[in-house]
Parts: sequence; C-alpha cells; structure tokens
Amino acid sequence: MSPSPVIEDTLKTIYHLQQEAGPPVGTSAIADRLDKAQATVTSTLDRLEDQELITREPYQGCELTDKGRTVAVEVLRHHRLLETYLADHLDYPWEQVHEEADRLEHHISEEFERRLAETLENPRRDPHGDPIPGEDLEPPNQDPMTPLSACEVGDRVVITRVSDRNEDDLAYLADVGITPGTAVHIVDVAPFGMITLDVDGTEQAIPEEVATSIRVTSLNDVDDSVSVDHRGDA
Amino acid sequence: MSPSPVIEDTLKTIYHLQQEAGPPVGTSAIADRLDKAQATVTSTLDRLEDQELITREPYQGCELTDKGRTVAVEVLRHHRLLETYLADHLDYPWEQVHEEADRLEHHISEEFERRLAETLENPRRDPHGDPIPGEDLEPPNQDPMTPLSACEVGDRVVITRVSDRNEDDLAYLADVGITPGTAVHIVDVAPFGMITLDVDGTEQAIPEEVATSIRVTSLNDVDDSVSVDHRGDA
DNA sequence: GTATTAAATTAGGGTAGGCTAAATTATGAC
DNA sequence: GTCATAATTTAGCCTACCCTAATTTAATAC
Repeated sequence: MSPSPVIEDTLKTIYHLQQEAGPPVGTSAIADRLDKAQATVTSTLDRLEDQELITREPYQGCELTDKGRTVAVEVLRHHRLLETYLADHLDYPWEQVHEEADRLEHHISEEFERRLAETLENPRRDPHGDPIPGEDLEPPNQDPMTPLSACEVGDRVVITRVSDRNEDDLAYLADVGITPGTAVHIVDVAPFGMITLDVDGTEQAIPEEVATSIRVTSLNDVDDSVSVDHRGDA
Repeated sequence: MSPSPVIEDTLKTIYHLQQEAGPPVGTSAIADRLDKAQATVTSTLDRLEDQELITREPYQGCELTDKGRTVAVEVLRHHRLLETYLADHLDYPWEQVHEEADRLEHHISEEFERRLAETLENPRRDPHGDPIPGEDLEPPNQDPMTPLSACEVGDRVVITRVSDRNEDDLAYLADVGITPGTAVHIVDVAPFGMITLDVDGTEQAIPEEVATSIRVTSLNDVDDSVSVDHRGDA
C-alpha cells in the first residue's frame, strides 16, 4: 500500500526537522508544523513505527529509518518538481506554487513524476532555490548557507534560497525584487529592527523575521555546486 | 468543507448513470461502478442526503439535486481538462490519461483549473471526444450518438467519441488508428461477432464488446455543435 | 395471493485520522 | 533530592470509509 497523505506529510516534516536540528525529533515540534494536536501526532508516530518508517525512544523523540527517509525524499522531489513546473509552465506566481504543490505532491504517479522531470529537463533547483532530489532519491546535500540576518554589513552577496513557508512574505520579497539568484549589497543590519539591502540600485528595508528566511552566499563562494544564476527571473 | 474524493466519485458516478438511464439510480449500479460493497454505498448515500447533494426514496434509488449535479459537473470539468492537458502538454499516450486524471481531479484548486483552461485555450472536447463542461458548470448536452455496433453496414461515418473506461481497449483502438475524428466506412456487422471497418484504406476487425464503446455520427450530421475534427491526432 | 428472488438496508465490526482531558515522564531550578 | 514545568503518552470519544452477514422490502412468477 502506498503511504497516505498524512503519513507522507509527517515523514516530510520529520525530515525537515532533522535537517534543521538533527535527531531526535520531538512530538510537539511535529505537531506545531502540521498544526495538529500532540496526541494526534503520537498516534500517527505509532503507525509510522509499525511500518518501520521511523525508530522511536519513548518520551525522547523519533528518527527516520532509511525506508522513511526515502519516502520523505520522494515527496520532496514531487513537491519541488511541481513547484518548478507550476512556475515555469503554468505561469503561477512564485509565491503561490507552494500551496498547490503541497496538495498535489501526494497524488501524482511515478509516470507523472518522470514526465515532469523530462519536460523540465531534470532541473536541479526549484523556484525558491532549493535543491531537487534526483531519481535515485538520495537526500540532496543542503548547502551550508548563512541566514541574511546573521550577515555582516558590507557583504556583497547573492541570494541562494528563500524559504517557501509564508506566502505573504514571499509575495513581498518578490515584489521588491528578491528572488534566488539576485545579487544584493547589505547596507545595514540593525540588532532588533530592519535590515537594509541595496537591490539592483534601490535600497530596500526588510523586517528581520522575514530576512531570516533568506539564505545568502558570499559572491566568492558562488560555484557550480550552488548554481544560483540559472533561474534569475526577477 | 470541500467534498472528499469518495463523495465526489459517488456524485460523478450517479451523474453518469443518470445520463445513461435517467433517475432514479439504484444502489447496486453505483456499487458496481465504484467496485465497492452495496452496504458501503448505502452509507455514503446517507451522507450525500445529509449534505443535500441527492434526494432519495428508500429502496427506490436516488437523484442528484442541483447542488449535487454542480459538484459532479465540476469534477467532470477537472477530469476532462486534465485528460486534455496530459495528452497535449505532457505527452501522455491517449489511453493512459484516464487513470491519472481520475486521481488528480479531486485535488486541484480552482486556480489550477483556471490556468489549465487558459493554457489549453478553453477546449470544448477532451482526447476521447467527450465535451468539457464550461466554467459556468452547466451540464454539457450529450450529443445523441449511435454506438458502432448498432450502425448499418455501408454507413460512411466519423468517430465522435471513444469511451475511456478500459485502458487495454483504448490502446488497441489507438493502435489500429481509431480515435475521435477518424472517418471510417462500416464494411460488415456480424450479429454475434466482429465488426469490420475500413479505416484509412485498411480493413480492421473490432470485437463487438469493444465496438459498442465507440460512438459515431453520420458524415452528413457533422456540424459545428459536434466539431470532431479539431483533434484528429491519428 | 403466495413464493421466489433481487435489491437495499441494518447490524456489527475494523482502521485511519482527528480531538480533549487526564496521567505520566523528563528536565531544569533550587 | 525535591518541585514545578513542559513534553509525551494514555484514555476515551468522534467521523469517514470500508467490509461481511443478516434482515427487510420490492418485484416478479405463478
């Protein structure tokens, strides 16, 4: 039986949390991300454990098995291929692709996945700058990237990815011209306030909460493995 | 709350059965089509009635309300837009589009539906020759069409639609060159056996079970309302 | 009208996925 | 070490869907 949307969403969330803070991943962290009650997640984790998709230490947290990680990565591949396709072929605005992909990722066939990848010519990055896992379903290595709010003033940097979490923030960033591939100059970083950027000659002030969802790379570090400029649509 | 896939599939099935034989639609006819137990369908119909999507006479059958028919037609629009898109833009073979569309039809947003229709330039027929309902969700008028097995020998006819029910039959028909828009000559109709057609100069024998899924229109009757030749890919 | 039969419903039971409230366990303060 | 708190699990309940088996109703034959 192929995994249900709930199972896939839970595995995907554990995968992301593992990337961010490493295992073990706690129940309430998952519940927060999925907007479910803790008890609901506990019973879902029971099922994941039965299916050998995670290992678990009572009261301590869980960790993906190889099997679980492969499922998570496949869902991630679906998600990012869909985002890319929606933006490139159906003219979706950059900030709207996430929501649609989040539903469809659970319902496309292997055939559909293949044809998407083929039509897009096996893209390596999605519209947010995130790496798209390959057909082998190896976890993509997350490039070590610095959040914008932690950058030094005076850096000349290039945006490599923008989190796809919040649609309003995304729309705002797209509006001021900040997309993966944009080169910017950091004019000022205030400890508790706005971060000022020079974007294409215009100064833009970004609230810090929003800025932390932007990851940047120093211009010197731009190389093939990061490959940010294949998708500079703004 | 938007209707679940089970609710949508049941409404779609009732819609089709109403088109074929008119209301009331019996429980076991629905159960057969959906490959579910009768008792399962009975309890689904209870829910449909609660939601005012159907009316029901105990032991007699059910009928769609306006509300229920609108939901069914929207699902039908999704299905046929998806089939058309898969065939035209993702290079799906004609006989494979049905299965993929049957899952995805329940999971696309109104936005996705709009962008599909726009990209396809508001198509009127899907790859099987079936009419695609418009944005207004008015039920498309099913053109009165004759099943092939009921045609007179000697007719010069044009294929207007081919049922999308059975993938194997579809592949076979596509293989011998029978798709919506093909003009054929009926050479022979045996009472219990094969039907012989002249397709593009070659004689093709079709088993009667398969032939009944092909609907035809006399060449004289071909007009704008039927518009079969905008999609003659074979 | 009665008997047969087919169709439909009811009865009873199962799993997945959702919740709140109560109990339990781990953790950090002191 | 004890205590307060936070995280986690358990207990108990709900709905949607799914099933089989038993019952009821409708339709048909005679």
